[in-house]
Amino acid sequence: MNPMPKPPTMKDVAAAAGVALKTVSRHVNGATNIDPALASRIATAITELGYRHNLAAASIRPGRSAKVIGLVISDLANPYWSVLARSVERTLSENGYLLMTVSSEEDADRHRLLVDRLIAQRVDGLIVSPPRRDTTGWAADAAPLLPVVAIDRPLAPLLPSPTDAHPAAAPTPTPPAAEASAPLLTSPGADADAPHPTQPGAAADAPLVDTILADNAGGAEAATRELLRHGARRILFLGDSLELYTMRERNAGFRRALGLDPASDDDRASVATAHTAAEAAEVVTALLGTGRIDAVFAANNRASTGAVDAFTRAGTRLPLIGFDDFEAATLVRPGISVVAQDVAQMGETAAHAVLARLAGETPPPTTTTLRTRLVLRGSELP
Amino acid sequence: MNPMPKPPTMKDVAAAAGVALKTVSRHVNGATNIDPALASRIATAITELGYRHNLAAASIRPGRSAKVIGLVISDLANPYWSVLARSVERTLSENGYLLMTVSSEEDADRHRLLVDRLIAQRVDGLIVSPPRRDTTGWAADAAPLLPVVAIDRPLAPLLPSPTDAHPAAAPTPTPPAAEASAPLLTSPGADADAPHPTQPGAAADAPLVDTILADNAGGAEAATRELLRHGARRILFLGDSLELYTMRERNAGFRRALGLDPASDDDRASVATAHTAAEAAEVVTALLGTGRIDAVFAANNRASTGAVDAFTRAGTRLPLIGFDDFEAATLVRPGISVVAQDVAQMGETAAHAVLARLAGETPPPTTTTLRTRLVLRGSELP
DNA sequence: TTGTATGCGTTATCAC
DNA sequence: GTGATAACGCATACAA
Repeated sequence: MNPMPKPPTMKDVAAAAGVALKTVSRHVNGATNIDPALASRIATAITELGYRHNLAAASIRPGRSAKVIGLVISDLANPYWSVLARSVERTLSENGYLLMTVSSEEDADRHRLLVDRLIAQRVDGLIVSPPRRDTTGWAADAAPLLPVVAIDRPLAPLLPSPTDAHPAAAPTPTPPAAEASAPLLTSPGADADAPHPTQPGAAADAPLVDTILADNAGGAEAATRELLRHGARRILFLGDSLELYTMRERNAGFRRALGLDPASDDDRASVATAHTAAEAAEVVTALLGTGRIDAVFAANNRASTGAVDAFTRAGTRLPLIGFDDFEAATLVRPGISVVAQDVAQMGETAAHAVLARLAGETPPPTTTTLRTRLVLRGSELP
Repeated sequence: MNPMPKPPTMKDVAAAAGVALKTVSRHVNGATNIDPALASRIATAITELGYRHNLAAASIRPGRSAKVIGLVISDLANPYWSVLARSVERTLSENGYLLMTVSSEEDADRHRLLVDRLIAQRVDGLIVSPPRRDTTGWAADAAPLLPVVAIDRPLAPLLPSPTDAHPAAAPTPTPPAAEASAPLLTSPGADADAPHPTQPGAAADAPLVDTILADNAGGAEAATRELLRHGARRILFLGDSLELYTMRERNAGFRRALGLDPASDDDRASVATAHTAAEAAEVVTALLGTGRIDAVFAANNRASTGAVDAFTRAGTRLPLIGFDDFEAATLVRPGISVVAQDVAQMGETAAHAVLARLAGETPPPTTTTLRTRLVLRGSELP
């Protein structure tokens, strides 16, 4: 009693049905022109043998593919990414594609490894959130091979200038099949709407990838203006590391609303960095009652929950608006006002972008910026 | 200027390096005994041509596989499932496997379709949460083909034939996979279209699958006892449809704590069904102040947030304990007490179970029941 | 240590 | 409409 015997092949089915291999192939692929008598004999043989079509084998034929897309995000456990992944999955599923999701943990090397693995697996396309310190050149290597779509962040975000002086670039040669010296593709259409600062040492031309972003700066600016409108004067910007593109953008919008020179260091803008909700809560707790701040702009949902937590513990509160909606936002009083982004639409748009490329469309790469929505629930008030 | 030229193969590399195919194959697969001179020539050819190992093609060889596992859950957007999926992904990733996650939306037919698709894709193993009305016999078909692990719920027991109706169920200990004979669960339902013929030879016994569950009944019982201990007498059981295994189990634990006959209809136990948080909030709002209930056991996190929402709106509250921890639980006062289950451990255990089977271990199928933890934060008090 | 020949399961070509 | 046969990209006996 072998627990897992070798599965039957088309050949077995053909033999059992007394037809040729090709006829079975036709039947399996839903060809119309088959003698009904043979068709039913084949069908019988298939069920009797328990035959299963082998898509992996079929996919190695030229022109065929496994109809699988790879999705690289930073952490599937984060609700932001899981909702996005679900949206991608839904859209792809409607079009007959499966999705392979991997979490890069914001680690550039791991990110590179995962991208290479997905390419080795011969996925048809790649939807990728570029990692924090993106120096591996994965995009330049991948883009010539298959459709690549960047989500949430553009490729090659600008690193903080001071640290750029001596980038301890350890060019780890990823084994084996790696290090493909990217043929510098002369990009036909440069995206005008987003002036990407080129990295020192990196290729001057960005790889051909569609990009789907949210209007981080605009959303942050609107939120900050709303706080100002209600009398706030010393707003705390509470967010994650400014190494993250989204954080830089939100901070830029924040400073724009304050009328600050993006490059200056005006003390009207306090900035605090917190990676976890607990850290965010600590920061807020320490500042509460000192009079040094009179409002909080929480630049992601961990910062928001941290701030709310600090307020709840202290039994007092400050005007607050967060970036990204979150479940708890409606459960406290006053409700937490947020800059909401349409995560599901980002996923859907990204999926459609890959599908369009797979369908053969080859327009110049586009950058889509999705609008954000200011949802006021009361927490913006003094 | 072909945007996506045909990728180079091993043959191309071999030709470019002036060696045989086999040698390239060894190099790519990390073989040790290769002439350093040839190895470097191969490496050069690989980078020069931009060669990528094709795992899809390699996987069709006997004994080889793509090292991909399929995960079937109901909805990746639900934090419960996404945390679970992340945990599975992490464990698999550490062992060189990729994960394909699909959402069945609790639809049995869609579930069947997805399982079939994953099998066609030749995944190495399957981790599956059986859908609500599981009548397609997917498990019996899949289990002989590849390792299958059930998570969160056991496989649907063979549908009880009418003669099986012995309502005098002795108070047997719950686990494993036992005693799911919910009072309200009537006939197999409308779709008699697939009475699934038992395989010739294979009897009607359950397929060989490992199963990972949480102690739903035990957790619910502990929570209910805690509410009783603080004086509650008319506790509302607020949850999703009792068609769901977890709901039946939690309800069983709830009734056990109340000392109720599982089959009776004692009015000390009010049961309300709500699928969304909004519905749950409605139910609670309608009951608040009527005196008909004096505490709430929320049987999932949507019910919990709905109840909290209703409390917040009404400006009053009742003792409450929920099943499943949730983000907002610590942000309100009093903090929401919950029965917490270790979702990450469930994912890790499931992943290890498939990996063990793939490694050749063939013990009899086991059912693992993970302990739950009662986390008290204050909301259980009057 | 390296090369040759063959097969994996499927699909495409092109005669019949 | 159907069927032999040749790929597809890779890995493995087996021989050299």
